[in-house]
Amino acid sequence: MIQNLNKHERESLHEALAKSGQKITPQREIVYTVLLAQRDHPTVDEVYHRALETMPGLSLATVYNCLETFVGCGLVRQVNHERESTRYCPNLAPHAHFRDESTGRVHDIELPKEILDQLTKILPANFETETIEISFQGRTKSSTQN
Amino acid sequence: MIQNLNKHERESLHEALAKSGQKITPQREIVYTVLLAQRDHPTVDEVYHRALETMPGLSLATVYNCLETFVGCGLVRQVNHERESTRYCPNLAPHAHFRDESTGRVHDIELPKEILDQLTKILPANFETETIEISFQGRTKSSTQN
DNA sequence: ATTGAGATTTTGAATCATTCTAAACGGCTA
DNA sequence: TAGCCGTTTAGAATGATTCAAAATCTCAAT
Repeated sequence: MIQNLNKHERESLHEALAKSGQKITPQREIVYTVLLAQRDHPTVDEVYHRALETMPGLSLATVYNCLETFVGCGLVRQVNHERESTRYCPNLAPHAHFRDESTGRVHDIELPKEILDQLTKILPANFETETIEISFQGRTKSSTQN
Repeated sequence: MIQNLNKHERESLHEALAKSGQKITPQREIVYTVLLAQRDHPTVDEVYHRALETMPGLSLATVYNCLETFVGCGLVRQVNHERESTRYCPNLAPHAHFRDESTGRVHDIELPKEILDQLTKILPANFETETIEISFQGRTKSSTQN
């Protein structure tokens, strides 16, 4: 039920790992595949259970390890909301997150470059940014349940 | 070492509590006082230890309760960064947070209203925002260690 | 193909912030 | 003075995440 990585996806994975001097393992491929297969910002536990179907015996700690590795080499972003479990997102384009309080779901919101630029401008001169996180919290009015 | 609340501060506290039908207690006054006394985004534990000096015997659970109450009635904002302990901030003006990775300190960054406006505009029509959180992560280059 | 060094995975225990529970307390109204 | 209800307290419980140690795997060099 989970497709394999396509050539391009496999390449990004291998490149990213290689670039930061890490090895390719079946576990890492599967965890990455799970992330790409369903871009719904899963928690570690969700990734774990999805991956188990392909690789029974995979351990939770490994999923933690893999995801940490991916974040470390820039393949994946962490999404934190309040004190909830950390979620993971393979969308590398600059974007914000909107958390729907009624469903708990997280949606990606495209982020125009100009806004990002403006944001970095409000910082005092000696502040050097590495990451910017923008998260909305609210509800979606019925209509299309995106 | 910790000043009492001034008239205006005490009023905001009493008003906010009254408005949401909650009682004024010595614990709440002290916790609020601690927050105002040193606006360095303390964790619950930091608030707890500071408050202990004024009220020995205060319990940690109470500090959790008080802070939750304040957040609930809009007196105080939570500041979350990654998976670290939640921090608390009595600055009610719209602002972003900058977390200095080398010191762990969190700085308030004034947020121009126009940027906030622009941000709400990038949301799909049926998304209703309640809160927006913007957090920067990076380092401050020496000079004045603000 | 084989080997060895070093990275990775695994299991289960440990950590730590936060939440929960139940009992004691406090203040206000009848 | 009694009772009600919100608050505080201490300590236990929870739950996500991290850690430790041993087993296993990957990859470059042979």
